[in-house]
Amino acid sequence: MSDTFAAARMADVAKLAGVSLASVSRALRAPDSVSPGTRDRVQRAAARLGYTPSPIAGSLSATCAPLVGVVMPSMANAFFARSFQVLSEGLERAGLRTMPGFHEYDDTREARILEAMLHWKPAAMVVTGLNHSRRVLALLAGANCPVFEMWDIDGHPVDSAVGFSNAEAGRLAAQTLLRRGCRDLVYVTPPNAVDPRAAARAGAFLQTVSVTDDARARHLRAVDRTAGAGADAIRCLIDLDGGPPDGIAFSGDALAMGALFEAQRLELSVPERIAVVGYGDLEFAGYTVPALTTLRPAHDRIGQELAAHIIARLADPGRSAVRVDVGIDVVVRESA
Amino acid sequence: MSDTFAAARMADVAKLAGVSLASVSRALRAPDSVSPGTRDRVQRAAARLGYTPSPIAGSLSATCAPLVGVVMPSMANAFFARSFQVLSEGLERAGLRTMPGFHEYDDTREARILEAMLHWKPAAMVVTGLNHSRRVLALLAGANCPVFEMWDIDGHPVDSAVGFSNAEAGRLAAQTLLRRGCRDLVYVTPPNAVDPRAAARAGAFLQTVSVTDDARARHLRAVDRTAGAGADAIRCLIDLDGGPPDGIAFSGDALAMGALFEAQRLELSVPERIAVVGYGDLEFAGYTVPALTTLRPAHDRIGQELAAHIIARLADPGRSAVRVDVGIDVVVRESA
DNA sequence: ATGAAAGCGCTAACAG
DNA sequence: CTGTTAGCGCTTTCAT
Repeated sequence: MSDTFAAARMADVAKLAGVSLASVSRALRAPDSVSPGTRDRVQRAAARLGYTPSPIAGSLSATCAPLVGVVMPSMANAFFARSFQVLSEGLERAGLRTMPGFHEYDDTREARILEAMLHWKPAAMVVTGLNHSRRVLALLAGANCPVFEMWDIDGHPVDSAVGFSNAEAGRLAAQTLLRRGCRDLVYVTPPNAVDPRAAARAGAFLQTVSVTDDARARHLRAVDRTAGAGADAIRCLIDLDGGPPDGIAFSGDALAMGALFEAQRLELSVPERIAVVGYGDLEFAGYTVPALTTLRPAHDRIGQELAAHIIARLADPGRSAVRVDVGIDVVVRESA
Repeated sequence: MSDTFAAARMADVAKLAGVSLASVSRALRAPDSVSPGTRDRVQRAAARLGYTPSPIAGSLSATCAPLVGVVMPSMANAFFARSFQVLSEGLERAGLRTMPGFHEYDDTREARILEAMLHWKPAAMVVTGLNHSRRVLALLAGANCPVFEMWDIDGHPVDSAVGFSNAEAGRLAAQTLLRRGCRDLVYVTPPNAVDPRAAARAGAFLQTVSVTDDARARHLRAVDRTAGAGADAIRCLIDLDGGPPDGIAFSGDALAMGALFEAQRLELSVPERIAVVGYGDLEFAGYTVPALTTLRPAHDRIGQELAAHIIARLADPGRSAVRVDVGIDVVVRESA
């Protein structure tokens, strides 16, 4: 159709509507600041020409661009991937595009990405977690836009935070196992550097068990967060000093799944001999044998709430910072 | 540090280097077009001021922005998520940011997203698959930039394509099953609308079996691509007219995993009674019981090759279109 | 409420 | 090879 792609510009709309450039700009971005007549004529003209303002030109003169920067560790984690999509779709409805960057838990990369993004004058920045390097904090402070930290609320946000408490997740895992009578517990995580939030869950787990009479807990570090590492973990645990534990919590469902498979191979019955709790409630969790008991943070809500709060904040910059806890559920199935 | 965030502008560099604006611009973007002396002074001045050009201002005057639009169906698929990250990281090294959009297999949304992105004057566009609506094709044609189609090479690319042959994947699945003696086969996919590429694999699978003597194949549509749907599929297959098949191929590993679990629950031995082939080689595939035999397209390479070819093309716009087949491996484990 | 005009920071002819 | 001069398309004072 009308795809000559010498797209209509504001001047075309102005001419067709018989008003000045300024009026078009106003009629489109602050309809209440022009007379109803002008507004109508401009909107008609714009519609007729299929006019869409150039985000680039707008960004050059305006204080910020219709863009939200999103800094994440990685896309390997299905939750990050999904919540990013949800966020992205939510913002799109408000005409905001999203600009992602990945740092793989490397502070230097995180800072570099952030710096590059700020040159685009984003309307808002979303970063992952509450712990950031000094450099990142400085950049965030200098950034002239609202900052949203996601996936964690245990700590002091720079501005707003949308996530859940990883400490609570650790506590819930411990309670789930303790409640069914387990007394010799292990929490399995990838190395701290690979996932700081998993480390927070481990800390709370160990702490919770430590204040329980006649129960003890150990921390085992898997090589990474894969099913393979989970299988290794089980092998390693069965010949631990003092015998195998009677309850294991994993910092991720993939790890837990690997453990379940390996337990089956070793004919270690779950949950009778060892109870297993996962984390994440990945799609397959309900279908393993035995079905995996796991924790489910409301990850879907992270993207949704973020989008909603970002949009609200941009509409009213005076709005105060928020701290949204999307919560965590314990999904009890068969493994614990 | 120097984070007053009234960032240095080109004029500052020009003054410090004692040259004109234009020379700074040239020295920075085409160092060979200025004298060594100028180049040096400019680069020194730029470094000293920590100058980074404003991508927004640059984009307004230049023909395109340092941005690559990437249109994907979704992030639910771990492959899309990963290859997007790899692509994104690869482009970042060349100073290109990535701008994603998701359409969930909806043509209208795809067109809308594409249109919105084109307003940003991307240096290149990446879209998923080779089949697009007329509207999308028109937009792509009008877009004044190279177009890369990813994840599929069976068909006629608008410009360049980086992916693999889904038909080959279907064929390989069939051959794997036929070769081990299976003769009554089923291919399980989600509904076509959910994944056109899965439909292509199914087609090739059925075709391959149909030209084999004494073998037959049927097509079963699962409700979606989850493990749950895979479990349902197995239940449905065991009381199919003419008895259960002796070989099943799934269009995704999650489906296959669900099937494996359900088979175990039903005490249907795999691969003795039914051989199972997956698709994707998701991380867990090596750890299921029995370990899943599956197909592995070189998805990692898609992002890498894309980034490399996009960068090369932008460096030399005269470069011709490419068609890169990253290939598929059959990963034989225990289930078939 | 509206218009005129001055940029936003850079690129791209065009002269020299 | 370098500098000058126009814009790129929009937002935003500042008058009116």
